[in-house]
Amino acid sequence: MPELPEVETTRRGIAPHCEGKIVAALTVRDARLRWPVPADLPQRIEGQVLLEADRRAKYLLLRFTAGAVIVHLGMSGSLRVITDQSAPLKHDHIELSFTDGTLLRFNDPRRFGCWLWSEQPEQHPLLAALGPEPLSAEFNGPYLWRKSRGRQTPVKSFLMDNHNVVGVGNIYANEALFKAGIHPTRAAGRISAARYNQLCIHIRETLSAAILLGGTTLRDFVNSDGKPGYFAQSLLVYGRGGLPCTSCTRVLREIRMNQRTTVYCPVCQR
DNA sequence: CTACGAACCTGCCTGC
DNA sequence: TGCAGGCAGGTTCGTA
Repeated sequence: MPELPEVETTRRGIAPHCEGKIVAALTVRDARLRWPVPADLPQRIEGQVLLEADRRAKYLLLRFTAGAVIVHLGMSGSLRVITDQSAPLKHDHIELSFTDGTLLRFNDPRRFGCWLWSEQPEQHPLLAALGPEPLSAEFNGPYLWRKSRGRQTPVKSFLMDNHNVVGVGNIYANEALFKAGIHPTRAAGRISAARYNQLCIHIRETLSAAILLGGTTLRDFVNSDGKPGYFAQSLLVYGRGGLPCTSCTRVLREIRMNQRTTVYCPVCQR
């Protein structure tokens, strides 16, 4: 479920429900996530004001005076605002309640997500080495071009490497490369500055459009199981291997790169 | 330093 | 209907 647009959608969904509120309790039903949930996490935040629900890359940062809870949704995680008194479902591993009765539930079947504590989250090993945000001014064509010089690695792998730019997951790497007309296996170091300018624009546009779509279904999303029905229609290549290219009608090709499904048009992408 | 595969998990879909 | 196999939106880690 979570690529950057959905993490941002989640952040926007929960922020108005929890910012400025006092944590009543953090209940950990299953601490076996990507890394064990620290046993002292509840005592660190109970009674404290959640100042801000922030985001860095695909990490949600629940900021408190003394530090922040670093939350990652992994492959299958979701964070929902619970408005009724429903009982926890299967895989509802963590529950964050506030003194006004607001309830956040973290559900993660595959348990690839994490809940960690850091007094200085920006310096945390998971965040310290991350590349720029794709929607920031720092991320631009010249940056990508410079960063990729001498790199033999396929451009798709290069884009999905968090050291270079964060938040470009498998779906959006496929989509942006198609829109930019760049073949996913092309060596990152052998792409011109002009084409990186185009690629950068398409990465931004694709992510921004998806965030906007997420926004339109915000209320549903927070209460949903995270199924991205609203993405499907705007996807040009992802999930369309074997179907005709929307631009030239040639059959889209599907290959595997780094164990991830990669779809491209053999005519439009070079 | 780079590059690639394995690993962490459960659920769901396909095909026999 | 059952079961094995493959695949899934992420990321780290070990090995070459």
